[in-house]
Amino acid sequence: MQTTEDPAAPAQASTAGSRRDTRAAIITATVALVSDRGFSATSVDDIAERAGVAKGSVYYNFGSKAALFETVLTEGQRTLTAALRAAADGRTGRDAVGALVHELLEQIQGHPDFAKVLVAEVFRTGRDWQDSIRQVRDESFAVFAEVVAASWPQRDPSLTAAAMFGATLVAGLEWLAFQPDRGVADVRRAVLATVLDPL
Amino acid sequence: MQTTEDPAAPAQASTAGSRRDTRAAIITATVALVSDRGFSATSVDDIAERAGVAKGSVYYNFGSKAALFETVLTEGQRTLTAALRAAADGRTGRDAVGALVHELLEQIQGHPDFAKVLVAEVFRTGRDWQDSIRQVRDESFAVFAEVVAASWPQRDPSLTAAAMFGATLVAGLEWLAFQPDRGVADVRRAVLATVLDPL
DNA sequence: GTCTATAAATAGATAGAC
DNA sequence: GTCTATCTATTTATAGAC
Repeated sequence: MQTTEDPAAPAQASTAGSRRDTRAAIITATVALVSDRGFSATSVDDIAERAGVAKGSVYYNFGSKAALFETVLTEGQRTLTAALRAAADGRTGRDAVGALVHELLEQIQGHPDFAKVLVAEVFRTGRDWQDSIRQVRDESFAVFAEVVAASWPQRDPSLTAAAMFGATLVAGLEWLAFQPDRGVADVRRAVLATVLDPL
Repeated sequence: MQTTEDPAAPAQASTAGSRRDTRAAIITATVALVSDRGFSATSVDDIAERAGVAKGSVYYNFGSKAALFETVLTEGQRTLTAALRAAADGRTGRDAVGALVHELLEQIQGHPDFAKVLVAEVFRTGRDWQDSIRQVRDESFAVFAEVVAASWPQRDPSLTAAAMFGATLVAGLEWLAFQPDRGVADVRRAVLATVLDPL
């Protein structure tokens, strides 16, 4: 795990060309390709080409294909967990759930590729980066579970958290992948109605 | 697409050895391996070995690796959709939703590997079998959506269906993958409370 | 209809120039 | 620190024996 010494970072892919945003370009390209085709179906050649760098640079910066993917998961997890924690901070009950669903949808909209990777990998157990993906899952679910435990002690925290997270994630991806013309508000309304209001 | 002429079919994997359950053994082995490692990370050699047949038999029976996976998806979809339709049949409102969640959890419990494959592939767009997986999604969501449309016309059918399906699927897989000692009843209670009861 | 052996292509990874 | 060229292993797929 190297340190990132340059805080500039344009971060977009395609022709990183000249500088140290090489790492960022590679990560962006990896998420984009893996979200669409899966990790094993994505070659390091593909990643290098999409990132606008040579294959050797991928190995110089990340060591191996598996290590690269672990970095992708770890960085994505950091962003996601921080956003969820910030959204829930200081809130309880319906207010907290509403904020969490809202923020998770924002994250899905802002990082749709990572969301796809997450849903594709989260329940697999036979892969090298199993521990990394499990950490993403644990920490994300935990934010929901803590809110549930604090506000509705009679409910099962972890299973309820999984249900809420799953409802938001699947509805959010359904929206992005198949109904992209809809607004976020439609999705938020549908999820919150499902999770918060009685039928 | 060949016809299956033998209705006997022990259907279990490992040492199909002697007869025409070769196809069934291959499919079972494929779902098991792919659910754990993903499609591209699973080689035809692995599949043949797990199924107890030679690699040549895989190609003789299915033509290609991609065609084999399409068959897996199509067969799984047929089972899942039929079960959901049967569960919802003649019911409406909360009763129908309860029956659908219950049946979906039963299917996840009965075919956990297919459930994992489904969640891993359902939002990918860059794969050969895109159309097959889209059909699974469409038909499964449709059962939920029809119930919603018929009973709660003010709600968005497709997004609400996605939320309900996602809540059940993710909670169900959370259960099987990480809390297998719990009973189905716990999961059903948690999902139904989340989806049907107000917070 | 299933097997073994092999062909042809592609993958991850490394060496060394710049 | 990034590039090009190459090595080696693995993979999908096929041919032909049984």
